[in-house]
Amino acid sequence: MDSPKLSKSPIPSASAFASASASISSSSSPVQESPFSNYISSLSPIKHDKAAHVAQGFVGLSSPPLVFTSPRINTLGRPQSSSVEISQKCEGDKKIINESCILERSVTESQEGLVTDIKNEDNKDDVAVQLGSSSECVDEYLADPVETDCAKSACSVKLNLKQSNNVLQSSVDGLLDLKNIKFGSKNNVGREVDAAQFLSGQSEESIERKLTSDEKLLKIENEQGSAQGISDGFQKFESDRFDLSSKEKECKKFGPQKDGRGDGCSNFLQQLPGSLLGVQSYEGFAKNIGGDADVPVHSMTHEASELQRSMSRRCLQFGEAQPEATATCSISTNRANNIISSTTLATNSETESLSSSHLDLSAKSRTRQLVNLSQLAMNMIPQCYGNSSLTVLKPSGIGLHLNSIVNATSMGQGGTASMKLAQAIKSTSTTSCQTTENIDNCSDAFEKVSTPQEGALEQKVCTIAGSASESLFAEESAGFHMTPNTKRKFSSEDGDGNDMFDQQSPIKKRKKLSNSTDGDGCKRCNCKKTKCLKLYCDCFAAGIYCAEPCSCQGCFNRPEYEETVLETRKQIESRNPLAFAPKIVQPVTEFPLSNREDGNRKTPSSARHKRGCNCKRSMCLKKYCECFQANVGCSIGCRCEGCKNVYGKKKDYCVTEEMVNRSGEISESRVAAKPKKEIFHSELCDPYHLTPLTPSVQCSDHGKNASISRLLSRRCLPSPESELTVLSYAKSPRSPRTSDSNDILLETSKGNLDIDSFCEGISYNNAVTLADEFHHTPLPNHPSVIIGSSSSKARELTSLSRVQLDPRSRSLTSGGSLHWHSSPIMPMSPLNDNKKLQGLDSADGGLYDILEDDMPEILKDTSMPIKPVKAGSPNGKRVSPPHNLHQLGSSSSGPLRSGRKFILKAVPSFPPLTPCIDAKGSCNQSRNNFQENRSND
DNA sequence: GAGTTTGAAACT
DNA sequence: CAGTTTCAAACTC
Repeated sequence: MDSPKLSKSPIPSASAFASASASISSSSSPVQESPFSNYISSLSPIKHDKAAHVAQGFVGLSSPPLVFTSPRINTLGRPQSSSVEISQKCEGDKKIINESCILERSVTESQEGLVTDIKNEDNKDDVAVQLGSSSECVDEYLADPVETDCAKSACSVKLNLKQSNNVLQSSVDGLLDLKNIKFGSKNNVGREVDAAQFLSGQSEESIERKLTSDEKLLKIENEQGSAQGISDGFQKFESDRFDLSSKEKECKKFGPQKDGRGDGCSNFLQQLPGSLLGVQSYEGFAKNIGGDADVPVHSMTHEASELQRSMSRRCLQFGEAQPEATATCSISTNRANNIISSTTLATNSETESLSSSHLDLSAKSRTRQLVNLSQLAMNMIPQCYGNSSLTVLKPSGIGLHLNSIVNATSMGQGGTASMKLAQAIKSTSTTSCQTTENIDNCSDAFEKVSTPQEGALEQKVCTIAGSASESLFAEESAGFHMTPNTKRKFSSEDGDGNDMFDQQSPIKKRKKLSNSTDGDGCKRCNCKKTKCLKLYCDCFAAGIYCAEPCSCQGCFNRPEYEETVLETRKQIESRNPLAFAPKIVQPVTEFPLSNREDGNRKTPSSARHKRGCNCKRSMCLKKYCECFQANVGCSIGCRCEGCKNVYGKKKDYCVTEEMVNRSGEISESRVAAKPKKEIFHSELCDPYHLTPLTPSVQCSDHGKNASISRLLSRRCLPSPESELTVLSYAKSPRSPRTSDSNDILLETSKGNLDIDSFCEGISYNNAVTLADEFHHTPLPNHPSVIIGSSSSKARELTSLSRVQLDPRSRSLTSGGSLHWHSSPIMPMSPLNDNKKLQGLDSADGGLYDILEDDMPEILKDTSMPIKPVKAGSPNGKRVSPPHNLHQLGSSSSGPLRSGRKFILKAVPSFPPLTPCIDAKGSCNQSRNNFQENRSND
């Protein structure tokens, strides 16, 4: 808020996308190299690498100044290329290592004040991981905690492998340095020496062994992280496995040697299946570390998780504070740590339940990425006002304001635009509005992406978040760079920015725009009475400041009036938490083709307007219709009359839904049958839609293109910060509704959270994760799960972030692990302690889809009490009570299932430390199912 | 460019 | 919650 320009500048969704894309692009190259990325890629046709990169990129990106400064995770300006650099450096330069050490130090220092030992340890992990990371800029590092994590995971894997093979003395040195830094404070004098002795990549581990019991927990986490990396390596690189095996051997050696605890390690290894050995070995180390072989790893993990939870809380708090100190590296670092911790937390939980399955590991890395993505999304979005935790990631991708859409369309097509935006953002810390404008202007310089033609728009929208980033990715990786001209424009305009537009005559501006949209498609307002402080104003509604092109009068939607804007925004959000959420959501239309008879039914794009239109006379054939304007088809959520939407008629949509339901894919035919009101909950469901104020959001990307959305989805994840977790999930194959809101509004019922609810929540998370990882489904499209539904409840959502803290969170995480990877971030289940998660089935039914498809059957079986709790939709009108998720027919999406199997494999290694939910057997059952599946595999 | 139409947002 | 009013964009001329 107070923060510097960046914070002030509103971030147009488009700009956000651009930034995201830029970040992504920057990071892309490195990620690809990482084993993690490889792993991901192996999993799905979609290149996760990019996703991972994206995430990193997000982290790294300096968040464009949002109109609504919110505590962004990424607020700090960072070198966008950091992620890439990091990845590259991971490859092994000593210099890099040393630098990373330095960075770590700086980070550590910065964190010291804020973070507890645990945090330090986290940092350690990060640091260790990041040994390979480029140190180029501490700021960068700090700026993108998530990236760091990602890089870390990737780097760590690589490093470990390399080191294990023959030790890179240099790497060892780097490790030592890191260790020194880390442990120096702890008085571990001899550790360094020992660490040096451990030349193999395990040096870190050995060091950890020395750590005190307190450190053990942290170490465990680290080990887990390493284990994850290892697991990733396994999955991704068989060759790497080889290295890992050697590494494991080393572990065995070390274990006994150092602490005499080696027994545990060796035993561990022996017991474990080959592929898992690596991971387990690490765990064994953890056990050994304390010298307490007896200490159950899980117990430690629990503690660690708790610590992490505390961390996460801290993080949230930081996040809140952050807005103010956005610029400070320390803060960013803290956030990063927090994020990391959150991820680790999840990881820990997962480890407990599943004992670090490879998938879990991947999930972890993914989680980080997701976090990054979420952060990115947040950046893109207008941001939450004060609470980072609450801030909802608005997935720039799928959930789009109409303005955003417009922008997106232009951007999406080429990715060039997105790049432009991103670069523009990079180049300038100017306000988002400026950025937007720049983008617009830039568009001229660039080859203008084809104007969004109706058909194309949808895809564009979808692509906005994801595709843009990816395209940027590719382009950047390819060496694509903005043209100097473009850069000039950006920079220059950035400089001028706000003032310009203020003084510009509206007429001139208007001329410029001809439409309300700039050439690029950025909308500009022409408000006269509302001061651009109401949702009538497209700029305001989009969370961006009015800019030059605007011809508004008496505009207060400017950086100068940031406070006013924020206050107004808050007020509006208080009325409707989703008021600022993107209007267009892309449903994850992942359903299996087989299910997809309806493929056509929907508009060219599966995207839908979250609330739907209410057209009476325009027949949805004019821009009066928001659906039409967004180039999306009408859906059940629409109350239009005489719909003739060329993108998809509501009727058709409904019919399709019904067909799908009848086909049995959807056990409940609620979609079509439902009263409109119920259907409309879509808004709530939209991940993107969550306003910053709103409880959280997560974000998923709504990509209009499934593929795109998939990509996006990865990128967008529930940010740890966001209290409300919106689960983005790929639309289950079964739900035909992909449309509007795939979002699921989870509303916690005031009653107790049933295990089922937890499971569901987990399942959602998992589903999302799965979708991302396996299906690559457009998370973007996923319906986001919003825990707090109604505005009144939105506040409750704030508590979501605490889910992790919530004792239940563990169960959730464990459950998640069982089911899939619960994203560490996912606060969902935790929603209010007492509340049950209710899946609102949005018109999209995305939630259902997710549940059905992604959810383990167990979860499905669990009957969720669908509490008719109405998620208050911002509109109030459209929120429908959640439907029973369990009822959804389980249509398995192939990919998802595969994902499940994957996870299952991981599970067996450890006894479930914490049953998901003791109360109900559903979780356990699900676990059993997983195990079975695994055994089958 | 002015005026009309339209539907969302805001208000009651 | 429904109905009405206000508003600004979209549209027409």
